[in-house]
Amino acid sequence: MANTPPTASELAVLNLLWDRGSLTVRAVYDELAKDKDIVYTTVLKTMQVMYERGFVSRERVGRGHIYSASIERESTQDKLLDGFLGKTFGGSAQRLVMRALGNYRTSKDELQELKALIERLENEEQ
Amino acid sequence: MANTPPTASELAVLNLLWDRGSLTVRAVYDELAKDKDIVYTTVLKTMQVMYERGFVSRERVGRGHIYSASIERESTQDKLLDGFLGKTFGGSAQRLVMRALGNYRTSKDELQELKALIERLENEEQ
DNA sequence: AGTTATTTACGAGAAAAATCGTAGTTAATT
DNA sequence: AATTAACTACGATTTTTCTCGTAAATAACT
Repeated sequence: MANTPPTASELAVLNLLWDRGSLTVRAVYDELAKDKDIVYTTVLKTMQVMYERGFVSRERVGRGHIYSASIERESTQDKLLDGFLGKTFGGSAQRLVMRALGNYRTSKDELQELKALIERLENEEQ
Repeated sequence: MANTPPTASELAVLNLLWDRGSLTVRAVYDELAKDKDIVYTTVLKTMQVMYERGFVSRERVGRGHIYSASIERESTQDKLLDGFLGKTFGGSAQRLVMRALGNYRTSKDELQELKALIERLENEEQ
């Protein structure tokens, strides 16, 4: 099984499905068209390929389909993160994290949450 | 200027140049060939394209060249991180960081460093 | 000097991803 | 029932990235 992760455009579709549950091609198209010049059948084709790849399931409704994500958001993100980490940061999660925190504004609450996670990690570690 | 960031194979070359300073195509090839079945001219071509793209500079030495990275590691990583963050984590650095910390073993020292950074961020923030 | 090695330049092909157009089907509308 | 509109299927093209082979140049070796 090659089982390569979703591509960038597939991921854009998945993000919508993960956020909103189930959507028609039309709904996905409408959303994507806000940001980008795109043609309806391009989105349709992408989603058809995703269906073949097992990334989404679909259910016939009227003349069309309603699509849902059939892979988990978290495990998908993990897979992509792992690839990115390897290629870009030599696999060092710590370096990635330091950089991300340094470059992006993080709210007090988020920082609190992070500290809590770090505490937890410090303890659970043997 | 499109100025797209380096591709995956280009990044593999850049990582070597950033780590070791300046290298010949041969040296880069030898290194990459350890992990992957690849042909010498493939690496050469990649580095020639990188030269045209302005990612590396080179200096004639004897019959060949010595290549050096001409873009910064940090700013390149930042650019890639930003793209990845947008595509995969909807731009939320905090979610990415939480995930990275949760999934990869991080040493006591690294956790300490992270805590220090968080403290700093908490203070500098207005 | 002549042969062998190594390197470059560069075109071309293969592979992967993204995009679009056309034809046909199904439902809705008049 | 006929026309219109929305949707699907699917091939084909384009774009991007990666890969490789060939020819020529340059240096090293005998």
